[in-house]
Amino acid sequence: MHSVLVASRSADQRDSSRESRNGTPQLDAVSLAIIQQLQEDGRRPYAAIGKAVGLSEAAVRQRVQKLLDQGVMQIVAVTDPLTVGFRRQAMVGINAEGDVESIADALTGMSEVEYVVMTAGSFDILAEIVCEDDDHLLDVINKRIRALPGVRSTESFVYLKLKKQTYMWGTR
Amino acid sequence: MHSVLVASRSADQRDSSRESRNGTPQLDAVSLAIIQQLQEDGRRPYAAIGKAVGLSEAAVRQRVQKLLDQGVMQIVAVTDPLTVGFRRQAMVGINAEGDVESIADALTGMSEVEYVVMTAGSFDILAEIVCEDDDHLLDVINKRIRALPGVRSTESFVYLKLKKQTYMWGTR
DNA sequence: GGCCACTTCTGCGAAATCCGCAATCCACGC
DNA sequence: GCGTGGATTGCGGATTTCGCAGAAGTGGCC
Repeated sequence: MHSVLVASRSADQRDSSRESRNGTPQLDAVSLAIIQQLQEDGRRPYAAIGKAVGLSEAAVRQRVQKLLDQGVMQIVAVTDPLTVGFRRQAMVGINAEGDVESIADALTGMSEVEYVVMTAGSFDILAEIVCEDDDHLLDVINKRIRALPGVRSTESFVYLKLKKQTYMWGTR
Repeated sequence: MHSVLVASRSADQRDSSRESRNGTPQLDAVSLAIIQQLQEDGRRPYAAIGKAVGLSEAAVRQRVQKLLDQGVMQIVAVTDPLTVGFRRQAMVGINAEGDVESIADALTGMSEVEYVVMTAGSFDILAEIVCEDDDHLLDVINKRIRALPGVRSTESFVYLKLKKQTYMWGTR
């Protein structure tokens, strides 16, 4: 774990965040390095991160807080739901007509829905569902998702086994 | 944030983990409560967690360490890859013949593959791919995934917009 | 250039947290 | 009853977090 960034910090590296046209903050190399550190260990002390990225402890703390406030990242515990008591999971592909985004928003509001993404291809939306049991899953898919206005059809893929789950973007 | 668990801790709650038949550790109510706390904030101090679940700081620390060692959970920073410089993501549905699990294992080994799950339904495997650009994505899907022995066909769903991403199982 | 407003970074002391360890408690089997 | 093993507690000392004031860099403006 050596210091990755020792270059003379100047100009473009100094603005840690700046709004770009689509509203998502622009991240500089140092912030990316900080995120990378926290992707390896979400509890790594600020001083250790600072040593790795070439910043003081206080500066790292300030940047991390900002990244959290901006919603760029979140530091959380992640698990395999199957080991935590949720026995049924499924990915649901949805075909929609009309205002697809409002359907996606409706899905976002459901607590059983973990993940919603709008896609190109033979589905318009993919949504991941986490449920306690089969009845619960059936209920969510048939009664609640299919009932949404604009949903034309759905196709479900029940999870049999989770093989990989990583959060190491940039750590390649 | 009140103390959720003040019941007289005894018998079944005391064994924080025990192997069940499928190899996944069995979690008791206290460990679930700890995980839940860390799903809200991965950096929450052990003492605060202890107060919430009714355990001493040292006990929480020991349990968390064990959960991490066992691989039941990981505490990490998660981001929306699009804001971190990965412009193309896709979910790939795979139809396979023969040893499906070995295909899943091969996918697991690819750094661009974030998520692999074996499913029931019209796909045998779903895999999430995170790439820098279109060329990279095309390369992974056509050259590497389709080249795996046993892969009969694939269908890709390119991500247009990530709408939701949560890690709040049990926090309902 | 000079000045001001704004943001980011640094240094540092106080408070809180983390860490390791020995002692204690409890369920269980003999 | 007694020993064994796992889980929990209590408690110092080392480390980390926190808040803040001052310094440094940036960009706009005259």
